[in-house]
Amino acid sequence: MSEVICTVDVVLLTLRDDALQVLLHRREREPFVGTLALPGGYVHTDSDRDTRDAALRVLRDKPGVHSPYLEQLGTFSGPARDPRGWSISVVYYALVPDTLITEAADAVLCSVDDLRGLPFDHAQIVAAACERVRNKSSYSSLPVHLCPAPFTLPQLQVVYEALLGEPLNKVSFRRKMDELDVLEAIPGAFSSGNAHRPAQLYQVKPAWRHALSLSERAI
Amino acid sequence: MSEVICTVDVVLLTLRDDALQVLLHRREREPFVGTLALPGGYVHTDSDRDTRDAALRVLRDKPGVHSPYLEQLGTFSGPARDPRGWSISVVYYALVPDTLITEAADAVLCSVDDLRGLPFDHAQIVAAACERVRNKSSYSSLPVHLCPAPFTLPQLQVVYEALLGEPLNKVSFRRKMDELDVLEAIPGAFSSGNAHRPAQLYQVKPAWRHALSLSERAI
DNA sequence: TGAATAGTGTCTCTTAGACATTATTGT
DNA sequence: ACAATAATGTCTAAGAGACACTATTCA
Repeated sequence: MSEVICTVDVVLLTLRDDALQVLLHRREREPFVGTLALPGGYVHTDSDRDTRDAALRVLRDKPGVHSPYLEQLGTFSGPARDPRGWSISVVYYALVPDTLITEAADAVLCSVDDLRGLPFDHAQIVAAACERVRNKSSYSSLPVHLCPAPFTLPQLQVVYEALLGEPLNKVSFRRKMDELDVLEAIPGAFSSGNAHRPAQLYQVKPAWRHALSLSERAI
Repeated sequence: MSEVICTVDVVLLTLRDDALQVLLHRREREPFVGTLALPGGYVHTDSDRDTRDAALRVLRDKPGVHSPYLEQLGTFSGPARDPRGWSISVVYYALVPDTLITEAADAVLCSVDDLRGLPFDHAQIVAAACERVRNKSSYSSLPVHLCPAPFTLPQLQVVYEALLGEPLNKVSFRRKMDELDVLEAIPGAFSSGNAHRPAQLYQVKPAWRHALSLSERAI
């Protein structure tokens, strides 16, 4: 029984131009040097407290995304997915507002519907992440992490609609947000500058800032 | 950066005496020789096609549970969870009808609410598995995998109620099962032997036998 | 004042739960 | 016939969506 290659990869998702986009990083090492791929790397047993910590480390050098919403997606494994040998990748996905992302030569955003030539099984991983996010969006407050704070309810609704790919009922949407109870109105703060009624500005309640559900804390 | 210990563990759950129970295996090796723990072991890079395959191999020698419902729960990691060193455990959970489980000296069922002295972080892992199962039970057909086929709808409802810990409305339950569309009545087959009206027997539709959702296939 | 969008009240339709009724067995 | 449980019909209450109306801003 030979050694297992242990890596962590991060699917950093954001919403830009009403489309879900993923951050790709130009690889600096073999294999696939110079190719765009998911940011990731080996687990560092000397410094990482766990794989989640490793995922945060992978994101650390990305400007602005110090403490994003981060959740474990799953683990991908097998003998063929990495040319170096039998490998395991523990994959996390992160959600950040697109205002925090600054693209660079070695870090670009790509629409998740237009990914070609991704190495390893990264295309499959991105697809799984999108499915998870879209699925969760239909019944949770997950999409709030894609909205730069502070935001208005109409702005947030646009985000939900972009993710779910369908228009939502305004009254139902607001009722749902109200009962999810994760947002708080910022007293006296309103959007302005438009030729119409200003909208109340909201932010995620502190307790939910980088919230993880209880079940996810365990992992 | 030293090596990562790569293992797979399986939380095999069943329902006995109206309580969720987990299969524990008496360890034959260090560390924790002789202690009851989750069945598991090293990933075999020479024979396992992936970690899911490894989980099936771990279950293979358990009588009767050749092809259970099996889903990835998540990956647990860190320097302290295993005394041998920095380790990763990819955990799967399996659901089987209790009629398939034969206990032995080295394989016993324990109620998930009465687990003491589990080694590693196995108590935490079992708790996460239970939470996942109970959570999914409220909106999916997951619990059908705990019912020995063929079964009646009243029997299945008892299973749901045991998992969810609350009585369910009969009419709503049957409506829900009907729209989930995973069961098929076995023509002419009815429960019998009781001094009351026999109940229609059902089985899981072939397409859903060991069903995984699309998102889970990918992992 | 009018255009544009925010926010809310209310009606209807769908769905979930409560209850009642009928059906079928063994004793 | 009676007890026991299966299965279904129907009424009611709760929730979601559709629509309309009011509110507030800037041009």
